[in-house]
Amino acid sequence: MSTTISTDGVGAASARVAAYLRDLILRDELKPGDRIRQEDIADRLGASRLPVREALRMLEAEGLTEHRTNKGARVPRLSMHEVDVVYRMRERLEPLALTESLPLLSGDDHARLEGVQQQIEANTDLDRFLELDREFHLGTYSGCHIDSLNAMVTRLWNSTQHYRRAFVAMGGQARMWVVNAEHRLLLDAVVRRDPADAERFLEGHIRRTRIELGHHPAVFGEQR
Amino acid sequence: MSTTISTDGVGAASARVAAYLRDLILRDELKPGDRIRQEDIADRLGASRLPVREALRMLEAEGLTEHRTNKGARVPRLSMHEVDVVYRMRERLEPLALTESLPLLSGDDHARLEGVQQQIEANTDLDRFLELDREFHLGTYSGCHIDSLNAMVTRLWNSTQHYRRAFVAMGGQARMWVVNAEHRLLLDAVVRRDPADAERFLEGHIRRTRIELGHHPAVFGEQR
DNA sequence: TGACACACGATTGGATCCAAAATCCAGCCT
DNA sequence: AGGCTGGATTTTGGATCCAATCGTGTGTCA
Repeated sequence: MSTTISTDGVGAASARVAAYLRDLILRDELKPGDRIRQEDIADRLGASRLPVREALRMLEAEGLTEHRTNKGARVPRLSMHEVDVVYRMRERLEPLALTESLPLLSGDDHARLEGVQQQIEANTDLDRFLELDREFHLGTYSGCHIDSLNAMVTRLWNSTQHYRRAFVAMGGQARMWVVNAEHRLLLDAVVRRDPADAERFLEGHIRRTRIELGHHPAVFGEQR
Repeated sequence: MSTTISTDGVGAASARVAAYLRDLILRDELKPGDRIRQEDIADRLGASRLPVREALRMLEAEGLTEHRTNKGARVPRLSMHEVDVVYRMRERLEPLALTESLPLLSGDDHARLEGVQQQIEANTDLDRFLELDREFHLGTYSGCHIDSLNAMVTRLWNSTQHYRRAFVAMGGQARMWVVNAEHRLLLDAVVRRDPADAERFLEGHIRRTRIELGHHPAVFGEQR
């Protein structure tokens, strides 16, 4: 994922620009509060401002940027309460995606998830963890083919990525064993195709993270 | 709502175009499968194609249109299963919005909701019912100030509006007394500020609608 | 010295123009 | 007669150009 942006982009310059900006925001190279200048991005990708504008419109609807007329686009800053509610949304929506996905996951999918979880357990790098964790969870939803549900789940992840990173960086690493235990229980339920258990473990996993996040108000205090 | 589009639109032509198209889709003047030609819309609003394109990007991210490169925009056609899942999403998300809203609703808000419900009980027109029902439910969420949650709830409503209309038109009217009973119970819980009851009644209300929708497969069969 | 006003630069919003892709239709060949 | 190929028209995608708005810095006046 997010490998080469390169020059191909056959058929969709605006989609390429959107992917580029999305990637910047997820990798935290664009942080909450940062302004996004159209011409800047256009130059950087060798395109005109037009596809940039369309991309910004798309990202705005995804909640990754906010737009004020004649004042430009910024990465929105979320309050602790907003992030808290987004996590509550995840607690309710993701179990649905999981239940929807569960019966359609193949043995290959299970093996792939097992591999990702092993990498998580062996990993020590922060950014790598964020990537793998995302791959693991979204992987468990890969059997769900309802576009609107997939899109919403992805958006909930994207819009809180910055705060998740800040949280893990502030020592969330110490409790990694909890994450792994939860992932293991979840994965087992997935392989057994037990939707009740899977939903319960998943909801608990997100809920615990939400609560721990609430104990780190510093994550939300960093204005620059 | 959707009163005058007129010529004002100070500061946002693309937003005006988006609102115009959104309104067309919600009023069922653009139906699933219909193609949207940029120049057509541009002419109709006396604007150039550029704001239309931006508007289409926004609507695409909202799930109201779908876009294929070089092939244009269409109103997406949803399968019964997709609509079913969207309703399941509503069952989970809207109670959250309600709980978030409940403590912040004023006595005036309660009175306004009471008034809307009375209008629903007195009403006989199909389109008017759809408007009022939407106003009632979204009104109960008006105390929720989490943008991302509000946006998602609105999108879930918007993307299924066409099928709701078709369902009501096919005789859903007959069971209007059930709707009113559920609304009354819900409204009472809202006024009492009882989140547990409110969530339960709301979830039940959406769930029952989902199940009845499932008994009317004809709603989804109408290709043109 | 401080505050207001004006003007200039920077940046976004909108329109027109050009290129590329897709669709449609007619003609041709089998 | 039917299907396939080719070009013409329609429609979308992208770039450049112009207008409007915002922010900023400076200069002037009380």
